[in-house]
Amino acid sequence: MIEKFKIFPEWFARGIVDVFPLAISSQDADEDLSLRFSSSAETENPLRVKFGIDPTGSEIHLGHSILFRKLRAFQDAGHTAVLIIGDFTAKIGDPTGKSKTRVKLSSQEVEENSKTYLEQLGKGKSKDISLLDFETPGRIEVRRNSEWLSSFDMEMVIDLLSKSTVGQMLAKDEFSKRYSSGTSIALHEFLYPILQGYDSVAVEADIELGGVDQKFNVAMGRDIQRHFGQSPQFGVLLPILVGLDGVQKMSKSLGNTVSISEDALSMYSKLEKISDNHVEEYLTLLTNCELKTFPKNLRELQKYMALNVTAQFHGMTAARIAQADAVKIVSGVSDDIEDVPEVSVANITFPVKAFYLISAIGLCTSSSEARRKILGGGVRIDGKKIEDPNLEFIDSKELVGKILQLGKKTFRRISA
RNA sequence: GGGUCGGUGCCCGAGUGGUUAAUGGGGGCGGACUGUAAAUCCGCUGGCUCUGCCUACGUUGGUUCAAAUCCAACCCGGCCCA
Repeated sequence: MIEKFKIFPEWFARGIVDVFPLAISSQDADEDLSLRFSSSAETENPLRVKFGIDPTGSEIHLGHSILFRKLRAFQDAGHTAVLIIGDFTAKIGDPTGKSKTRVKLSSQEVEENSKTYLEQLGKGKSKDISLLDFETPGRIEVRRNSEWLSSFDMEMVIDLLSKSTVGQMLAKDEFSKRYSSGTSIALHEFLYPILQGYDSVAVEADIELGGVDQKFNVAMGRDIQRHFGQSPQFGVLLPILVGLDGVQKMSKSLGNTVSISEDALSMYSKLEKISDNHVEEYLTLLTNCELKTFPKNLRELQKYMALNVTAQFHGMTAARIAQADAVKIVSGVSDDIEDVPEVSVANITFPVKAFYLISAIGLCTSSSEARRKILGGGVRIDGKKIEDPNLEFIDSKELVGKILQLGKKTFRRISA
């Protein structure tokens, strides 16, 4: 644990990068988070911990889960998670980390995304198997920022805008990069941090959680809260998880993610390939495993991490099966893997050529791609390589029960 | 609004009238190797039930036997000026 955070309990301090302001032994509860913690305990008023998500995508991946796990830790410690669905701000698009103006989403897309997010987070499920606790009364509050943002009038907007300066905005890294590199910045993008900041006022946040890249936006919340006479929130920043490539951040658009709704086997097999120097980071951020008991051997550590992360979303039993299956795959024994996703050939007209089958089943995005994969030697049926894309299967009986393999890690058991 | 430069495949970026899905790089995917990976090496990288046929170089029209390449208008962006 980082030295300066050791005044805080372990559940809080684990994995965090920054707390601000961090004024140790101040007399002022607005500057000293530990004071606010203790006054919350005395008065039995839980702290309100804000975390905002923009429903711009549909999948929650492990990178997001870091934040949700921390939010859950707050819930388990008795505080209130205030989950803000940025249904309004999603239509602007957070410029953070973006090298270009984000495409605006339609209300309908936003609505659908919000729904899938909440499902993935565990709405309606037992808290034992979900990321957030939706069960215990008082532990969660789900808000949409259209509640307050959609009724803003121009006067209000101008008032808010007058509190920040162009200099401030241009000091923000993404903006300054885009500005100096000559990429366009649309004016409405400046509004984003301000509106996110106002969210803190609307929900009276005590703490806002965010990735380190959110520092600017979280700090903006403090300014605006002060402007509205509220005690400014504390910022708690968590690291950005590096993606499967081991270099860039985990992000859907970079295709280096592990989604939390993925099946156990693919989750495990992706995780056990994380590069050596990121394994410990994954363990710290994605599990609650006791840090002292980590295996010494690097390969063992990797497996241990993959197992424990997988177990969180699928349970330990399923995770162990996935681990066993992963070993079989690597050693080429693919015919008795237990939890291979099934795929039906019911809608396919026989006879069928191999390349068409593979694309129709959804393993490839196009039939041309399927042809290439076969010609490249990347397709096997029950471990036997298919050489000819035009190989014909006369009847589905030839295939049912067999395992279709694409590349090293994608498997499908064919069902009728 | 004026001037000027520019818009090429997932991304960057060549190409400036003529067999060709369009050089090169990155990324991605597949193969070999390995403790998984990384590194390295090899291959692939528009679509189509494909020995052939479609669609592609901001958009729409035009010139031409022939256009990503020439012309016009429009759209979008950078810079300079207002």
